[in-house]
Amino acid sequence: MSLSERKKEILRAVVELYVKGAEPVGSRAVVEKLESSVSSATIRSEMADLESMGLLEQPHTSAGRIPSSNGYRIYVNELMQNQHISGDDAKVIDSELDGHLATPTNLLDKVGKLTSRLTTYPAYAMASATGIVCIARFDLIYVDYSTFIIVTLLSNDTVKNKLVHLTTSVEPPMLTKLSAVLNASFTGIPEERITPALIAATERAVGDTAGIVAIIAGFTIELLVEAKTVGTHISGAVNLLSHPEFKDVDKAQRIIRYLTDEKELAKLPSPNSPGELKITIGPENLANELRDSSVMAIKYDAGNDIQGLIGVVGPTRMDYSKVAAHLSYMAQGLSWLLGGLNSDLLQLNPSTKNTLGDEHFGEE
Amino acid sequence: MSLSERKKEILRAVVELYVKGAEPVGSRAVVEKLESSVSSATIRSEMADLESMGLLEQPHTSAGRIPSSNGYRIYVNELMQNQHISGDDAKVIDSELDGHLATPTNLLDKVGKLTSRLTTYPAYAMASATGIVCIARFDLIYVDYSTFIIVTLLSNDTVKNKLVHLTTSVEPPMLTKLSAVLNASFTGIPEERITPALIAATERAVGDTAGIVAIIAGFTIELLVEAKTVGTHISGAVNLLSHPEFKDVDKAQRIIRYLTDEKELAKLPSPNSPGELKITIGPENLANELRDSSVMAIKYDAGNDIQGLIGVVGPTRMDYSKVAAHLSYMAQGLSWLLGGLNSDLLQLNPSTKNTLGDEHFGEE
DNA sequence: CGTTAGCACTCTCGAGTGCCGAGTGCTAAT
DNA sequence: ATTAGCACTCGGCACTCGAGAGTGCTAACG
Repeated sequence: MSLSERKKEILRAVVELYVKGAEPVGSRAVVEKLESSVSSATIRSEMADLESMGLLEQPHTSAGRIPSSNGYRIYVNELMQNQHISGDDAKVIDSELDGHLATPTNLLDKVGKLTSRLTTYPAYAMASATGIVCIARFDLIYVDYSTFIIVTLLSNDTVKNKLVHLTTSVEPPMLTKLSAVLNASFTGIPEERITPALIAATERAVGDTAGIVAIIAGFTIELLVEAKTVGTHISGAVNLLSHPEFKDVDKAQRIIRYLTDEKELAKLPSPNSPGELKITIGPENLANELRDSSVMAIKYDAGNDIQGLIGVVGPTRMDYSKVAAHLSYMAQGLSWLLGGLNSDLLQLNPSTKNTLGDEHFGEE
Repeated sequence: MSLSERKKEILRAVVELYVKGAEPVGSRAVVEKLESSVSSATIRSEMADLESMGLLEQPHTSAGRIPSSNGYRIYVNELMQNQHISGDDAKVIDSELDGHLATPTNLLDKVGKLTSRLTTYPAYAMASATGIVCIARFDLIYVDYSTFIIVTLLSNDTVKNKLVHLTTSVEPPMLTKLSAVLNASFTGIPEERITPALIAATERAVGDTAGIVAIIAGFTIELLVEAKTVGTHISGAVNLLSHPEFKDVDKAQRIIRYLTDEKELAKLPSPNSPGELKITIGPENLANELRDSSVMAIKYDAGNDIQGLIGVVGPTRMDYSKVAAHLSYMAQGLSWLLGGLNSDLLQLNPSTKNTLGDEHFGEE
């Protein structure tokens, strides 16, 4: 069932006019747009064909046509032409991303806000660890007789710490001994292997009766679990309200509520590999709430075994081409910034690599 | 211009009926509500008086009355009776707050979400440091020839760290020396006193030519500035949409955009002292966007020289009494949890006080 | 004098109606 | 295959009208 060239042109015209104007597109409008020499009657019969093929639909008998979700699908797969983002937008993105490299969490947030602002649709940004994270190194810092600090270096080059107040007292030699043992037995292993048995054995080895090892182990497990965790964040949900399909407050509310629920957000479509752009149109979405919305998402490599994701949610009448351009540009910029460039970064900014323990991907 | 008892009762009735029903209140409805033996005609003339006093208004000639902002003000100041929150809500709050003590950032977030959910209005939560924060202690941990970790304990009992990669190399003895000097000269002083002169002097004292001191100083300043920073967060903005005064999408959008802007949010009314509940009604708000909305906010003591704030934004037809009850309960719970109880906490949870370096008030 | 019943009046809201225009599908001619 | 012409459909808009809610005023009453 391949489409004639002319039908393709017409479908493209309908999609683009509808995306732009949010109103059913009539045959006249198509004629004008195509600047073709055929008359509106011809277009009408072509459009009737397209409708019977399930690519267009009529809201009511005497209205123009709008694309069906299949129509959008064809458009996205075959007809959409690569658009480049405007120079202005590129400048905005470059400068926003370039500013401070900031911290991963802030970056995630910033990327979401920026995408949302530029596309005028809500955007979500996530990051997730690939591969396993383990502890690379422990240090215990004695503060006073009942207080010490745990400092851990993770295998993905972030540092985490915790201040511990004890009800019992602890001496520096004990901490030294403890840290030696921890470095020997808790490092380099995944979270699942920090078992009660291991904890008990370690307690015996250092003669800990105050439960200090248990505290440290608990903290360690928490860290490692957290490091694997997926962080999700939505920005600019309010943007939905400016699109006519959401002029009905209840409808808007339902979908915004849906998008604000982190659990649901995590289930949104996600591309398989970095660089891939995934587009999910209307009923292709698993979630009922998104039955007449579309989702576009792209993955990027954020370095340190972390993959980032930026996505956009909008009505099916979304400007797929523009959003695709934005997402690609953004993902490319981020990969460049975070992924390939880790080592070079150190040269640009000769002394520090920002792995401030207090920010990390995976935090809400 | 004191009101007769009966006028007060009528004003109260009008406010409460209007809050409940969102429709102008007629004299009949007031009669029913008051179960008073006077007739609707009497109420009518009383209401006419109240209108001429500027406490009620009529949307149009033949409608009932709605409270004016002055009317709400009188209601809030004099007529509102202390309401207790429902047992169910109390249970929800208790259990949510009790769960894990979690981390300050998460707690802030959770408090906002919870308040928003229970009140059905958008809520904002902030925290700000009172008093000055300084560094209490430095530790430098040697990792390898070009890498070390800075660990700092702040005067407010939080720990921060940073992993530093150098392009030059560094030896453990140098780090030891450095940390001794830092502990001598950089601790106990506010951020303003970490001057270029101090940095230069320290560099000379330890013979640092690689700019290590400068890195550490930069990090320290960043930390201290950040520790003073006010963090703000809004939750449940979407809740606005369920109230009839925001059935107009544009209006809703304007105010949500306003509330989503952190700079604006920081300017929202704030009570002066912990425990105080501040109510700002309609035109009392400085911001134009809030001219027909009301804001209620309460402060609480979050311990460690930190003050927290929870606030709620809604239409002027807000359920002041219910929200007041919720905010008070919440603030009380939080003060109890974070403020007064710091030391007792250690007994409940005998060994740890959660000051995970990677979470802190003041982060967005 | 405060209160009240009665009444005329005002104004909103929703239902009902008719018209306009955009757009279609069909047919017959090219 | 394309096109002009035409009858037809249907949503949207303006308009009207009546119902209903609520008011203010007045005159009567205790």
